[in-house]
Amino acid sequence: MPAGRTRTPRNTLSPELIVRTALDLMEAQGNDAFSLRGLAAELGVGPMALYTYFRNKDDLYDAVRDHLMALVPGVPEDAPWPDQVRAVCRGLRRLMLQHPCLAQLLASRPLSGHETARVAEGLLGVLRSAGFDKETAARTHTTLFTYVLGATSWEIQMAAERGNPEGWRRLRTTMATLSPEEFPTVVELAPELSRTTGGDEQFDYGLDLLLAGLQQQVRTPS
Amino acid sequence: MPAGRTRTPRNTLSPELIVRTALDLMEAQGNDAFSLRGLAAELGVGPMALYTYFRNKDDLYDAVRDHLMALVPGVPEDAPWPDQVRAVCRGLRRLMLQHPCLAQLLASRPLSGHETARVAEGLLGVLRSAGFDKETAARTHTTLFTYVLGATSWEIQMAAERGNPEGWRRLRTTMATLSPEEFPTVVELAPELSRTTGGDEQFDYGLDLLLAGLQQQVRTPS
DNA sequence: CGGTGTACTATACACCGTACGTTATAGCTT
DNA sequence: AAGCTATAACGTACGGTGTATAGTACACCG
Repeated sequence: MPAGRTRTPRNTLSPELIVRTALDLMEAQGNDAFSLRGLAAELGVGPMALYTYFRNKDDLYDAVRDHLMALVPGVPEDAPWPDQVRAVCRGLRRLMLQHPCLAQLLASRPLSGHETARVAEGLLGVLRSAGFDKETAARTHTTLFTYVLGATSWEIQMAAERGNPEGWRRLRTTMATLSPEEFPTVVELAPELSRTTGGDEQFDYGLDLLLAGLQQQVRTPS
Repeated sequence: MPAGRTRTPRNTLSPELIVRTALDLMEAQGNDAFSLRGLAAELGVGPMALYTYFRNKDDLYDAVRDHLMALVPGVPEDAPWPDQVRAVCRGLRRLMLQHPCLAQLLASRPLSGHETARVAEGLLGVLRSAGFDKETAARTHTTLFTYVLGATSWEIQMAAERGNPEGWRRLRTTMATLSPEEFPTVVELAPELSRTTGGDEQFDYGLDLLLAGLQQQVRTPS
């Protein structure tokens, strides 16, 4: 090798660059296929270089999650509180659909980080302003969050399965092998069940049920 | 080696034995630590022996899931439909709490299997008997399922984090570093938020919201 | 100009799931 | 009773994973 040091220059890496590249990879090839080695290769760097910026893989996951949570839109002002709640929930769901890895990142790790707190602050503020007491606001927040997480994660899961031909075939055969005598209702409702697995309409249906229950609770305080 | 062939006899393995042992291991050491190699070792057998009975790890996961779903209690008869719905949802949640691996098995894989269909049949039957049309019954079923899955998975996740000292410390410090100026509501409601992360009360709160919405929908059909 | 901190590399370990080819035995056929 | 075949279980190997540990070369500062 000649005298010219063709080594990669020094500060090629930064937390931001790593997080952005990691996000790109997760979206391009799926969350399961993501690996630190692949990320390092994409960055033209050895796998261990990442450990300068993140303590381990989970630490990186947390950073990616917070990076995404920054994209959740803020609460619209000057709207009735049910519409504000709807907006936040839909915003989070929309983001999860745009970045499917976010669903897994939210579901598999405890919440932390600045942007995640920002979203919670928005929703909690709406509920408190609407007149809910502390306890009810907290309960409602948890309920809404887990609903959005569960419904949207499930939707993404099912959509992925539909894309994968192996999974699609298995789903079909599973349905076909159900005996109409033993499971009459499931067989009868098969088309509806397959139709209602996901979509804005399905999401809003459940969300509206929750909001209807909430509004009724406001009208008749204990 | 003397003439006595001390090889392990032939049919030492069976699908049932494998599934039961797998379940034991998952519960003993956590779902993430579970591996086919560990399972094979526990059974006193080479890793590849399992592939005689299951096509791959996911196939085994499906079998374990269905094995667990068999334990979901049936629908109580002679009760108002909201109570029946409550019973099914609580039964599923209870089982997920008793067997934390079930949460991950349900969330990470599409539904299939005989026992899983049985549970769906029960809930759908209740809804149809209550007078919901096909579409609404299907929508409601999906909503209830995703709520139970989301709420309970989250609860389990959080409980696990509380057990792990590293996670607990991180949660504490995350909360402590939130500036009261930027996130006043989150900081103010910290005790309530921590208290409402899980528990029967929290679960029932959300479930009752959904049921209240449903009953209101019955009273005022579109 | 020499020392020091740090960004990055190299090597290695202990795992993982599973593809492939081999062996030995249980049970049927003759 | 002998032989054949199907298959349960084995052994080996491959390509991957996260990360602990130790080493290296550059940028900066005295």
